[in-house]
Amino acid sequence: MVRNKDFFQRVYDVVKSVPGGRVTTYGAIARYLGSPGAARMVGWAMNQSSTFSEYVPAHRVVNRTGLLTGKHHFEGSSLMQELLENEGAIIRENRIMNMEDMYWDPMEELGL
DNA sequence: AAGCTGACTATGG
DNA sequence: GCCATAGCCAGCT
Repeated sequence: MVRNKDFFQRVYDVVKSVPGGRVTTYGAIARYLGSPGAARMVGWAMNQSSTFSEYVPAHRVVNRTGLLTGKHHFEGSSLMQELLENEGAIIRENRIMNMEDMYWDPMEELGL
């Protein structure tokens, strides 16, 4: 596995590869990067994403249950939910109900 | 340098 | 499906 880039940078690269109308999980990204236990780091990377100049669709990254754990970190109070709903997600109580439909696995889509 | 923290996940009840 | 516990990795204080 190539580790030329920083962990964060690799995370952003994957997140930016997520097509609209699809979502992925922190764990999936971490596993794709070769560190299955670094799911929390992916979240941390998202937190630091604002410090990077490039745009990162962080709203397409949720936890494995489809819960919008990061919505509180967005500017607005419902921005993340609105963005996801706009992409076809059915959200109730900060949780994506049709998450299995939306789910996008970098392992399968980008290849191993 | 040592310990705490967190946008997580897996497992067991 | 929900709650509690433990493991997890890297950055921050």
